[in-house]
Amino acid sequence: MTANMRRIAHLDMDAFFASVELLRYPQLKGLPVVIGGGRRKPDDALLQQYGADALKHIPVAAFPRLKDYVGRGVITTATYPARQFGVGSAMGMMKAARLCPEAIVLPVDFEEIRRFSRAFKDTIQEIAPVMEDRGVDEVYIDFTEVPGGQREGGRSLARLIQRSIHDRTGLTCSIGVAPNKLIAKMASEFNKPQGISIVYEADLKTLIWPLACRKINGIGPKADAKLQQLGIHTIGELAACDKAWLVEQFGPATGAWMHEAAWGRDERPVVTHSEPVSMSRETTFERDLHAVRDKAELSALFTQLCERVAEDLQRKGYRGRTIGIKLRFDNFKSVTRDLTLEEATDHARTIRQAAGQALKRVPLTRRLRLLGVRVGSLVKAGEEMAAPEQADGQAQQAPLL
DNA sequence: TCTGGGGTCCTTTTCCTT
DNA sequence: TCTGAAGGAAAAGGACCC
Repeated sequence: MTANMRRIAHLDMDAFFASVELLRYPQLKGLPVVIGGGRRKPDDALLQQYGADALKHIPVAAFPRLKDYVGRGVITTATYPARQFGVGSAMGMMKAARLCPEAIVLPVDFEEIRRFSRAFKDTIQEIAPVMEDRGVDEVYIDFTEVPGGQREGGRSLARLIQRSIHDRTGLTCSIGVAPNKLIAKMASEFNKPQGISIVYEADLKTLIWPLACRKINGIGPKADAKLQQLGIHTIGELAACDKAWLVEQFGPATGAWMHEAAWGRDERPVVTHSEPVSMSRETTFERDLHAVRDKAELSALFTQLCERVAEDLQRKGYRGRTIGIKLRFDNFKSVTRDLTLEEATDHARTIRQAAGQALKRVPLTRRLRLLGVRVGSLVKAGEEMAAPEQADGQAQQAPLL
C-alpha cells in the first residue's frame, strides 16, 4: 500500500454576499447589484412596505440605485452583471456610481451572511473534517486522508462537496485541488463560477508559470509594482530569478518565500484551530471630526469603541495586555499608538483609560476621519497568570545598577 | 470623488539593559 | 561618566487578506 498523495483543496463561494441577497430577492437575478455601504439598516423601509413573505414580489423599480447613494463606503461584492461595468470589490461607492449609476445597492446583512457561512462549512466538515477557516466565504480542506479524496486527483470529492453545499444552501462555489494550499488557492480561481480545477505537481510550468505574479496569494499591489519595475511579470519569470538576488531585493523572508512560491513549493498544513491574536473595533465618521471642536462627540465615540471591544472580549472569553488606538486623518494617513499593561484586562474602563493615555501621544492637528481601539496579546480569560513571571525577572534585574 | 472593518504577519525603529 | 556593541521587547508602520 502506497502513501496517499497530498491533496489540498481551496473552496471559494461564488460572489457570496450578492448570492445570499439573490436568494432573498430572486427578481434581481441577471441585474447589476452591488452589496456594500453598510450604514443603512437592512431594507427596513422595504420590509415595512411589503412584509417579510412578500420580499420576492417587491418590484425591481422599488430598490435603491447606486446613483442615489449618499455617504462614505466601499463595495463588498458585485454581481457578475455589475462586474461587466467595471464595478468590483473594494471600489468606492462614488466611483462605482459613475460606472454604473443604475446598479441596485443593498446593504450587507451580516447575520444572514454568518448563517450561510456556518451552513456551508458544516456541510463540508460532515464530508471532510480537516478544514481551515479563511473567512466567511473561503476554506482550505485536506483531502489527503478522506475516503475517495484521491480519486481523479480530488475531482469526485470536490463534486460531492459542491453538490452538497448547493443542496443545503442554494449557493454555488468554486474548488481548486492541488498538492498544497498555495496552488489550490490559485486553482480555485481558474473556472469561476461553479468551477472545479485539478492541478498536479507536473502542471506547474503549463498552468502556473504563465500567470501574473499578482495571482500568488501574498503578493499584493506593492510587491507586484516592484516586481514589474524589475521586469518580472509572470510567475515563470519569478521562478527564473536567482534566489539570492530576490533576497537582496525583498529581504530574507519575503525574497526566499517568493522564490519558493514561484516553484509551487508550500508545506503549510491545513490548520483546523487557531487562537485570536487581537480584537478591535474601529469606525469611520460620517464627516471628519475636529479634535477640539468635536471633542464631546469624539470622546463619546471613543468610549463606545472601548465598550464594544470589551464586550467582544468578554463574550468570547479573552483578555489582553496590549491596548492600542488607531487614527486616520482627513488626508488618509494613519497612525497607531499602543501600550502594554501589567495585567490582561477585558474591562471597558481599563481599556478606555489606557487608550486615552495612548491618544495623548498623538498630536491632533488635522481633522480625523477614523478612530479605532484594539486589544492585543490575548490570553484566554482565567489563564492569564503566566505573564507576570517574565515581568518580575526584568524588574528585579533593574535595581542592580 | 475618493478610499469599510476586522484581522494577521512582517519589518523597522526605538528603547532598555548588560 | 561616557561610549559602543549587542540583544530583546515593545512600539510603530505597513502590506496583505477576506
